[in-house]
Amino acid sequence: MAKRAKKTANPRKTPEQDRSRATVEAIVEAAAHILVKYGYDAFTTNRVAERAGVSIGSLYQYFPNKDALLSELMRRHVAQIERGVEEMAALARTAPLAEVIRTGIQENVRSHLIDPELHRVLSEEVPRLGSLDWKVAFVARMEDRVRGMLEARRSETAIADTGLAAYIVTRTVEAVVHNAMREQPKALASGALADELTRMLLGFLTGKVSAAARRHSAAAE
Amino acid sequence: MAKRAKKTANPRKTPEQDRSRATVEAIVEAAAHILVKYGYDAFTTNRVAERAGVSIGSLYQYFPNKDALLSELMRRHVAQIERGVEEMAALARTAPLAEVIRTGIQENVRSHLIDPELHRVLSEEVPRLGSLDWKVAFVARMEDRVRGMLEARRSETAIADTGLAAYIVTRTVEAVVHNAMREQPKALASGALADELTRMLLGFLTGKVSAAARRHSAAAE
DNA sequence: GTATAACATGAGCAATAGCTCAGATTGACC
DNA sequence: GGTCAATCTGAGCTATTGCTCATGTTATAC
Repeated sequence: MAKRAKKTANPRKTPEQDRSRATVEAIVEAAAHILVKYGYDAFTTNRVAERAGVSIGSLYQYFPNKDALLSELMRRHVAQIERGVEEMAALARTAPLAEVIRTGIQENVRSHLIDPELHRVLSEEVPRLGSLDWKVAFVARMEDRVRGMLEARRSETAIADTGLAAYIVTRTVEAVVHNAMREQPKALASGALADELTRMLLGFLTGKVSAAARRHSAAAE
Repeated sequence: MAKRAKKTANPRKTPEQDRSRATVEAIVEAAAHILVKYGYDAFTTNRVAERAGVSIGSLYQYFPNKDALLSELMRRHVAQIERGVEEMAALARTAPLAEVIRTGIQENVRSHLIDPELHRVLSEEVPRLGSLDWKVAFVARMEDRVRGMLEARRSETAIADTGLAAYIVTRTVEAVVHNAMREQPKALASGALADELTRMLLGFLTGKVSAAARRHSAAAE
C-alpha cells in the first residue's frame, strides 16, 4: 500500500466535454463492478481503470484519490435510497401508526434491494471513511424523523422517552432487515419477517397488542 | 501489501519453555494494544513485533501468518464471552420469561464490556476472515438457544414461528446493544435502554403487555 | 563440558498499491 | 488549418508490508 493521501483532497477537474463525462461514468461503473464482484480487496485504482478501459492517469484527473472514488459511489447510492424516503414521510402524518411502521419497514427493505451486493460491500467491507460513514448519517436522519413522528402522535403511543424509543426502533429495523438480506431471504421475501417486526414495534410503541399487522401469517396456532 | 499467505496455514511451533511462552503472550498483548489504540490500519506484523519487544522472526515462529494472530485474538475474546453464557442458559429453564429476557440482554451488555474497544475493532474494522467470522458464529449459537427456549415455553408465548422469532430477537438485542455502546452510553449505563428493550421483546414474545420489565423508568407520564 | 534442540534475531526479498508527470491526442473555435 | 485547452496515456517512482532464512544465542540432557 502506498502512502494514503490526505483525507480531504482538493477537488479535481470537473468534466466539461461529453468525452470526459463518459470517462467518469465508465470509472464509476467499473468501480461498482469490481467492488460487487470481487470485493474490497480487489478494489485497486489500477484495476478499476483497467476495467473502465481508461488509463490510470485519467482516473486521477477526476478523482483526487481512492477515497474520493469510494465517496462518489456512496453518494450515488444514498441518493437513490433517499428518493423513496420523502414519499414515506408524507404518509407518516396521516396514516394509522401500524401502517406507518409497515411502510417504514418496507421502505428499508426497498433500500436494500436497489443494489443489494453493493449495499453490503459498502457497509460491511469498506473501511469507515472518517468517523461518520454514510450509513450512520443516514440512520441518524431516519431516527430524527421517527422521533418527530412519535412526538406528533403522543396520544396514540405509550412512550415516555421518545428519543430512546426512536433510537431502538431505527437500529432494530435497520439491523434486522440488513442481516435478513443474507440470512433470512425467504422470510423477507414472503413478508413474514416484516409482519413480525411490525407487530413487535407496534406493540412496543402503543403498549397494546394489535392484530392489525397480521397481514400475512396464516400459521398462528 | 505483500502476498497474502494461504488462508489455513499449517500450525507453527508450540512453545515449550517458559521463555517462549512469555514471547507468545507479549505478542498477543501487543497485537491487542495496537488494534485498540491505533486501529486495524496500524496492525502490521512488524509493528506488533516491535511493540512486543520481540523480533519479527519470533512472531512468525509461533504464528504462521497475520491472520493466525488475529484468529488467536478472536479465540481468546470469544472464550471470555462464552464463560458467562453457560450460567444464563441454566437460569433460562426455570426463571420467568421476563427475567430470562432481561438477563439475556444484560449478558450481552456484559460481553461488550469485557474489552469494549477490542470488541468494536474485531467486529467492525477487521476484514472478515473466511465467510464465517467469529461474531456470526456466536450470534448463531445464541439464536439456537433462544429458539430452544421458545419451544420449551410454548405455553407462555404467542409465537407461531419460533425460528423467525428467535432470529428477530437475537439480531435485535445484538445490534441495539452493540450500537448503543457508542451511541447511547448513558441509556445503556442507566439501564433505561435494557428496560425498554425488555418490554419490547416481552410484548413481542408473549403477545401481552407487561409492566414487569419496568424496573427502571420513573418517567412514564 | 559438549551436543542437540529450542528459541531469538533482523536484514532484506518479493509483491503490490497509490499516485505522478511528461508528453501525446483530440476537440472546439476562429 | 492553426491554436489552445481539454483530455488521455502509461511507465515507473515511492512507499509499505507480509514474510523468509541464514545465523546467533540460550537452555536442557548426558
